[in-house]
Amino acid sequence: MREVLAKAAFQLFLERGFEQTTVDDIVARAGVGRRSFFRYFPSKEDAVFPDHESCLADMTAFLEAADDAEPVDAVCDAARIVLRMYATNPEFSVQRYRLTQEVPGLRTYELSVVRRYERTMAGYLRRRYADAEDGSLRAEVIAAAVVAAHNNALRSWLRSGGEGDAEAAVDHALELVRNGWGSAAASGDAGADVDDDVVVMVVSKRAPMWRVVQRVESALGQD
Amino acid sequence: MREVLAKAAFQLFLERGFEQTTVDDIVARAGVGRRSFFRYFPSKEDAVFPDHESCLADMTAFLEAADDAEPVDAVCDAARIVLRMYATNPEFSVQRYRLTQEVPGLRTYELSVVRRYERTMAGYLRRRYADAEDGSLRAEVIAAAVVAAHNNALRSWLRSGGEGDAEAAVDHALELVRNGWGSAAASGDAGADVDDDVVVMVVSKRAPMWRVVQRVESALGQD
DNA sequence: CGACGGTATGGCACTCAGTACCCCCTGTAA
DNA sequence: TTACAGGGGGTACTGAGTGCCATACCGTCG
Repeated sequence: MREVLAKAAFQLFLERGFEQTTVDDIVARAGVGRRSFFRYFPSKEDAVFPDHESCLADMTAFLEAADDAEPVDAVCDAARIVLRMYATNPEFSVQRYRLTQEVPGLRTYELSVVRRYERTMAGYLRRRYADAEDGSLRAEVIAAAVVAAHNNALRSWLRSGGEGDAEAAVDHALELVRNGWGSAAASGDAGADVDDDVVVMVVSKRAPMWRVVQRVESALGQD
Repeated sequence: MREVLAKAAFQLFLERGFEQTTVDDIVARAGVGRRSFFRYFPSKEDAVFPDHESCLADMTAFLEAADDAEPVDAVCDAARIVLRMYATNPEFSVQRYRLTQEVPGLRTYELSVVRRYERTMAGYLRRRYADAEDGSLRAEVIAAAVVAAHNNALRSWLRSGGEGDAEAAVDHALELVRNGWGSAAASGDAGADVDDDVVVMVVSKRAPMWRVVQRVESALGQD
């Protein structure tokens, strides 16, 4: 029933536009009562994003089970969950993207949806950084950066009409974020000698940036 | 007139709550016609944020004149413009914050407002990073991080009831962002020797983190 | 002085999203 | 058959937002 309504609604939105379609039009095409529409979708906008509710639940469950992973890695993987949801139905995602772009009301609604993902990630990071200095701040900034990177890659994939490798684009974008804040355990790619006031580092050019930063941070004793 | 309406609206929102106040209530108290309200505010929500329009204009003007500053510094200063707007009327800002927190509709509206600031910053950074690799991605990620840091500091200041130094809190939050992506010219605090595959660095412990990162980045030839 | 055009405001009527309330239909148990 | 419960339908209402027109004010020109 939810599905029937969502399908009817989306068809009409594509045919006449979102604002030109009334809820009465939707229920007429779906062959159900007007009251039933609002039983399944709290608002007209919700019919455009019928799958985000369950995706958010997936992400929440994923993060709850990720208490031993490296925090930034975990939220990056969480972002990939969202990406995969989009990538599962490329045509639908692309059409919805175009629709969302040209309807201001849908753009702001999408914002609130994205915000819930971001808050979920930030909440997870806040728990993981509970003991760290500026934990809450770091959590929110990292969550925002991860979401921004994900959205940048996702949008350019959607703009291209669903061509190309969305996963690779998101991986690349997330890598840039990790270069700023990654804090995985450093491996042998970079080493540091600590003196009183001066640090001497030997770094392989092949070292991932985030590992270098990690080493520099711990060597300098900065946060 | 805008001011009269905004004041009447805000009083009523505090007295009865946002949703319990109709536009008719507002215009009745303001002593004007209902139609006039919508001439000055496109929606009821806009009456809660009467000053963001001009603040956004200020930020836009500021960034247009900042074509020679360091990009990340420029957007951080742009964020401070918003902070100062809040800090100008602490009591009003705090009351509005509490109101916004308990009304979901206002929270999503605020999101769209914040988003416009973020887009303005991202647009500026995109221009400045036009030649850089992944310029658009970097622009959006940095803008998101700056906004998140700013909001984190702003919100904790608002939660405290407007006590304490908001400017200092924001400065501290923005510093954390710069530690991730700052790219100011490196000074003599850190030096690097470049070999074929290995980099040897000598770093003062007093060096600001972002300068070290800058040196590491350029030494490793990573973007 | 009066006619005139532009601008700001008020009033009225309308559409439509969203809600409260009640009804009906259907399936199940006694 | 009645009793009951629950998903769905219908109706009427509130209130935001819009379009259209009337009105009042104000400076200018004849």
